[in-house]
Amino acid sequence: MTHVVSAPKSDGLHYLVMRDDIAARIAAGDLQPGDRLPSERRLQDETGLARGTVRAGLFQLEAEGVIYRRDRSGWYVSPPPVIYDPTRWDGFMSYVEAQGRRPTTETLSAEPVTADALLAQVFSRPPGAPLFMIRRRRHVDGRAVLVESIVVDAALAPDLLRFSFDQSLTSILKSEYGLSVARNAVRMQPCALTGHEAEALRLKPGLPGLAVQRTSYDAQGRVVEFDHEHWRHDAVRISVDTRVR
Amino acid sequence: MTHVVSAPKSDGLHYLVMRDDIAARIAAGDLQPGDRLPSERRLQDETGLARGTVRAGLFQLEAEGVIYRRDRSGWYVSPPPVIYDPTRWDGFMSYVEAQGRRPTTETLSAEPVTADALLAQVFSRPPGAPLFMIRRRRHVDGRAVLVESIVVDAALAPDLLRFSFDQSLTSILKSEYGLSVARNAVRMQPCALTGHEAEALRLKPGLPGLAVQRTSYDAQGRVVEFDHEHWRHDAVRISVDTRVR
DNA sequence: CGGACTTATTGGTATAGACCAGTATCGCCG
DNA sequence: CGGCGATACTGGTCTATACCAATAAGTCCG
Repeated sequence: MTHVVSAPKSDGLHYLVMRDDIAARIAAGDLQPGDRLPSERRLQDETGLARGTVRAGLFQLEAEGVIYRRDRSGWYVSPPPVIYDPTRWDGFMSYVEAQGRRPTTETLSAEPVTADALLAQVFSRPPGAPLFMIRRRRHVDGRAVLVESIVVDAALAPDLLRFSFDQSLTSILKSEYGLSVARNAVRMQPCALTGHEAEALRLKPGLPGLAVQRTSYDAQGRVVEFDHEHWRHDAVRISVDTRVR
Repeated sequence: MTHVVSAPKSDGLHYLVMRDDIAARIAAGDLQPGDRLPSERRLQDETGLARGTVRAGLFQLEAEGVIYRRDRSGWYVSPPPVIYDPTRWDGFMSYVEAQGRRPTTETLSAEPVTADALLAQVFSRPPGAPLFMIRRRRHVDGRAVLVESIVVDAALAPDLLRFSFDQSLTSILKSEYGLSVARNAVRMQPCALTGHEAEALRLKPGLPGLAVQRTSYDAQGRVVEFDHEHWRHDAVRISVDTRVR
């Protein structure tokens, strides 16, 4: 985000001083992306603060996306975010690679479902119409960054489940079924990651995230994919470039 | 976001049970948007939990955008978010009104500045070129939801500062200078609101937000506006609808 | 050397108490 | 009735401590 310097800002509040201290160490390069921070108890000793105060400072940095935690393992310096243009969908794998990062995909489930009221409306089908739902987890450099669930119309892509979804779904739809995307409707909302999503990303529930809902249409206006993505907030930066209509 | 039900999810963790309890009261309509929650100490008595645990639950709901706080006044149920399409820029005032909400704008400052390296690049001008910077705070139904700082090329809009910016800047640029927007480049990133922004929104530093950077071009490709917006995360939902290129 | 078990370490949750600094309210006074 | 000041209340910060659960490291054994 062409980022501007954040002012030093030590109000005298202990947890903010602590925050600034760690942030400075990271900015100075003493701590590199992926490095582990000293343990909370060590920071406690170093600073003379109570552990709760130390944690308050760490939570600040976490909210800012500067550090993240691995449950009961430690706090780590965040790697830079991936840049993502949801309107310019050429596939997770290719754009992550284009940024010099290592993408991987895991299929969590792939199964036939029937349209509920919402899905029926999205796909312009009667309730109960056959659909496929695919849930995947995607990683960058080995860190889980998003979970998604994609719904595809079974009528447009019969027998879809015989494929492996660890590769690009978009290219399967294109090469095997002649479906290509002409228009996307995207909705995004900062959210908290809870329940399934937090679990799948191995995050503490309640951590901030970004919810992205994408509906992809082909040239005939048919819905090709209906996709819900939940990103960890520190892993992604959205970039959209469009003409005004 | 066509929202799905969130599972009840009481793990037995006290602060999550507490979270679910309040969430249920809100979902049931016992607590309406804008209502004040019982005080932390009252919740403490009601639930028998320690105050820290009560607060942990409240922080969860805050991260989810369900409630928000007014410093030392109390916790309140969040009003629904505003839907915002940054590529479809017809002005804050009009689209907020179109959603049946009451928008207001406050000008925090409006002054001439000179281009630093970044701005020089954005505007394709030499460093030191004259620009105008306008900082505004915008409200929905009386609640401050975003601060923005807009930079405009002084060469394209001479004497801009004689206008009042409590109304639409877009329409000033159009009617007074014949500048209209043909293309937007938008970048968005979940962020933490700190320093100036948190202060301007009267928020505790570190609360989640959404940073939006918009560069608007006219038909000749000249930069009309360069805009940084910082939204409180619970106040906005992004919606983008575009053709694939 | 490889695998299984034990142990130390780490973050996660929870309690109880204290004091501070703004906010809101109420009652007094002019 | 209107303005002002005292006061109760509210969230904000901070300390200290305790125990739990998952991870990571170290050790022992086959």
